[in-house]
Amino acid sequence: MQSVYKLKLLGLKATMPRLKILELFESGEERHLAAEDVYRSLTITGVDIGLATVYRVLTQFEHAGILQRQNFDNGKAVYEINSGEHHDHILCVDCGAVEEFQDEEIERLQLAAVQRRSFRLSGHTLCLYAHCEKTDCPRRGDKAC
Amino acid sequence: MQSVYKLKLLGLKATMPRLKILELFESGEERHLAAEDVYRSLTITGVDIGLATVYRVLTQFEHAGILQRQNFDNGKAVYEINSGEHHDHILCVDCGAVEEFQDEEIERLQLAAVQRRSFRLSGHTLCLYAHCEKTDCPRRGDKAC
DNA sequence: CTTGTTGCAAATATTTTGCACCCAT
DNA sequence: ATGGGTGCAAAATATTTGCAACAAG
Repeated sequence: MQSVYKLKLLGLKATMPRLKILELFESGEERHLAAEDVYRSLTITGVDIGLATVYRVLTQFEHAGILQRQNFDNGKAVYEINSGEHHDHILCVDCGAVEEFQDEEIERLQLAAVQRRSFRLSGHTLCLYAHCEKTDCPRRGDKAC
Repeated sequence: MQSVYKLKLLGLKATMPRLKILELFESGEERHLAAEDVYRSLTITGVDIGLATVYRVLTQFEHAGILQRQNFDNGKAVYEINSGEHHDHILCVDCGAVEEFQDEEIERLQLAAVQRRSFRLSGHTLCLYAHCEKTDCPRRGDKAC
């Protein structure tokens, strides 16, 4: 479906900033983007947009269910397309690469852990920090870390 | 052991701000404190201390292994005593209460997940968001949320 | 037309840093 | 006495908000 119609179906006016931001995430080039990344990426390609608008649109998209916000330990929030399927993240502490993974068993144990304490689970954040083995990772193969 | 000696053993001068902050965490009244909480708590009890110093001391204590930093999804970092034993957190989304828990099985599955992808695990963050059933929780028993 | 949206600048919130003075060792 | 530690104020960083101009429906 074209981006224009996706927005209209959600009751959002199809404005230029919204279209460009949605297309950026749907292009799939970079799945995890912070507000600043979105702003820079669009500005570079000649799209004139305000940083405040980026923040506003990202928040709207999150509420509309198009995007999901993630808070990794680096101080800035990143957004990714909400595929509907839940997944957690593995983050390389050396190069910042993000990998996604799903683990039914972990999910099940989390639910059990909350229920055992009479809580009702509402959501969760699981981020594994690790060293990756990508060829361009600055500390690849460095067993010392 | 008295706080003064704990600090000296770590090569830290036993200054007033450091002692007061260490004692606050060791009093155990509140396990999870943000910089602002520490500042307010000490100021109220008549301890004259600068907020910048609180931030500096918390960072030093973290590096020294006395404290551990946690980033929940509320934008501010909280610190807790580093007991040596790893644990994860359950956070009530209604009243902010924090509960700690350990789950060997989840830990084991996390390690397996990263190893399966040829990463080397360095650390992780797991925070379960839930509704608690404490008598003073503002939305206790509210099944709608 | 009308209401929601945008860009800009100013405001917030959290944390860090420069610097002159102070104090634990 | 001296080098690290502190308080204050200013800077840095991330995000939000007020407001007048603007544009989608």
